[in-house]
Amino acid sequence: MARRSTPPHSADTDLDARKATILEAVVAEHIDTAQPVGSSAVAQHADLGVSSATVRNEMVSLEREGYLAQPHTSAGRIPTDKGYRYFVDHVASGELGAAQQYQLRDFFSGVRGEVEDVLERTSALLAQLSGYTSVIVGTSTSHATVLSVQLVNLERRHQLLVTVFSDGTVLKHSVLTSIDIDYATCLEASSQLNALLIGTTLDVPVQVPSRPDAVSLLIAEAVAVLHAERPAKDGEKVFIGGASKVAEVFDSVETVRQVLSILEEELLVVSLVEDMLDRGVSVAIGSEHGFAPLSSAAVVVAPVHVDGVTTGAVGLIGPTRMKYQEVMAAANAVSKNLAHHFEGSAGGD
Amino acid sequence: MARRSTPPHSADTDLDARKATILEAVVAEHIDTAQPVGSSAVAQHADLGVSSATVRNEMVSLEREGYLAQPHTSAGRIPTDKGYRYFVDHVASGELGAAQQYQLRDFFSGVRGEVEDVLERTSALLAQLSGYTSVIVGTSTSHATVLSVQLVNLERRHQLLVTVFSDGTVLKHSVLTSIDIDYATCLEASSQLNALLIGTTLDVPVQVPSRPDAVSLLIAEAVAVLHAERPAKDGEKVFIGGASKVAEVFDSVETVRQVLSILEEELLVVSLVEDMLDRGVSVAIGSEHGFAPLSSAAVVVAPVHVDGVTTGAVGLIGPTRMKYQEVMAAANAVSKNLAHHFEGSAGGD
DNA sequence: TGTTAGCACTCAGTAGAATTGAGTGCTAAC
DNA sequence: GTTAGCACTCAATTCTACTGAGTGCTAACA
Repeated sequence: MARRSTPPHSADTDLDARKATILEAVVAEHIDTAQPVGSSAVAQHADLGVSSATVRNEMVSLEREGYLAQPHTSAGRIPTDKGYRYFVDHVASGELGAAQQYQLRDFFSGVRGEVEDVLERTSALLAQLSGYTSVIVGTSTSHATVLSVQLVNLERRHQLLVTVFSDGTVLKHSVLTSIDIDYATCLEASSQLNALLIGTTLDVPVQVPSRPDAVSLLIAEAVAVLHAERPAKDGEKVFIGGASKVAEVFDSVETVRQVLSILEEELLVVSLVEDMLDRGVSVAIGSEHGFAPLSSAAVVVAPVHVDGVTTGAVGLIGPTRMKYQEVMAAANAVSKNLAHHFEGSAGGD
Repeated sequence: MARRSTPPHSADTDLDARKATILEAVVAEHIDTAQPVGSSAVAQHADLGVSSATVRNEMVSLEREGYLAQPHTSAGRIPTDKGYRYFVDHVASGELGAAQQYQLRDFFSGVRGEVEDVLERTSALLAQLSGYTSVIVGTSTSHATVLSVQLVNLERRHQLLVTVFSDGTVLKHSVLTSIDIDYATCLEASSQLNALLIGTTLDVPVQVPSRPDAVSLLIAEAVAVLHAERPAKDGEKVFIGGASKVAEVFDSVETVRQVLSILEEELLVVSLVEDMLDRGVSVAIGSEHGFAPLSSAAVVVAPVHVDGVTTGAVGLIGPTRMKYQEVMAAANAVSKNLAHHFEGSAGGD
């Protein structure tokens, strides 16, 4: 379905030069005006020295091949998802505007703070830069190792397990016990947990001594709670920026509702983005991703590679007639800057 | 501006019985139908044995007094913000429906996990129960005391400061140093920090020994980072549920955009809710809260008291013609359940 | 004095007809 | 293969007329 790079002639999908020019003109114009595009507009705008009649003939052919559609007989043409796909695959991805480049550099030169915080603010920035709702996903930390574990005595039967990972993630879990735990027990359990867990990853099971004393009980409980985390995709933090843009860029209220309700479900967003990453797709148009409620939307993602490893992705969501060139440029630029930021400073996400 | 309870006669705002009935009928009907309400509808619906002509006369008077308004001459009346205010102040707050009560009980009987997690899910539940977008705010932890501090060596010049508070909050901060720190130094600093900070609150300054050795430098840096947190309202976590409802309950796309953009700004939400809590107001209609972009919205809040202290609030946002009775009932019920949950189990938020 | 029946009036909303015009497809000539 | 020309289509716009919900006012009534 998805064709990536730009081989000049790949039999199936390719169009002759003139058709391609016409198609591109229609897509560009429609992205710009949101209106159906007529043959004469194309004839004037794109400078192929050809009359509107000729353009019309080509358009009929493009429609037959599924790149264009007509809302009704006496209207111009609008691109189909396939038309957008061609456009995305065959049009240079474009550069970021100077003002935006400056803004980006400015932001990243001054940014400080915790990973979550940086991602949150980056997400807002990306939304502002691109004009669309942005999504930043930090992928699973399942391969980060435990750097430190600590049990803190909150109440007699309520301990807090604080785990620090090598990538800087901190997890907290409540450990509830059926017996009272005193300070000394807590301390001892803490130190044994450290010995037990430091250097391990969460996906490797750990042998817990099953003696019936308080310390062992506490340890067993703590390990159980910590490892229970696994099945639910955790560590995959999602940061959404510019959610209000949804109401700006989609015209139907119903679509706005649907997109918002997708964005509400972190799990859906994560799987959408990760699925695209897995398939090596950077743009999903209309129904190309399997999410029916998003069938009138397009998603652009750019992976974030830190030290050669994909640690997350930035994405943008908009209508299928979104400004692909700018959007892809923005996503790529932000992902590169993010990667650089995390390579430059300490551990990535 | 805002009048709270229901004193039967408070001179200024009160209406005679018939006018009150008519006003209530108009408000109730308009909330139900979203249409202007005519005199005959009121005459039939509300059972004051009086003709539509009489109702009309009263309506003229109610309009003069600012409770009702007419979209145009030949239309019925719709309530003004003042009209809604009267309605809210003088109509019993209503009970939660049986099905919803069951759902609530079911949820809270089975709920487990970290505070943040519980609040997140509660927020989603409240949105679902009420049909409107919900907001849960956990107020500042400035009076929680430090239970434990720990420095973890992430990289040579990058330490992670993990602080656990008596209310179960865990904060993490990066501490970047200009000199390399080894494990022993980190450990020593950790233990001194514990001695220094345990039992203190963040709003009390701490005397840091200013010797030039690595340990002291690290300690000074850590304390500085931790206390720097203060000015920015932190610890006030905001959980938003059912954001997509915004697109359902407001009819103008522009309003949807504005409400969403308010919700994007956690700080705004927090100050809005806290302002209402401070003023002891549970419902803010139209422009009663100072937020211009929300002038066509109403906000309902209910404080969450744990062990006699206000630890947060639950809120709902909808159009001024929202279902106040149900919404207030839902907010109150959820706030009580939350309070009970945190009193029952361990430390609140 | 408060209530009400009656009536003229207002005006958004709807429906239908006429018009416009952007844009098409087709054909015939170049 | 290209294009000028033309008949045709059809959404969108404009106009008119009509409808009817609802009002305000007045005059009569209890």
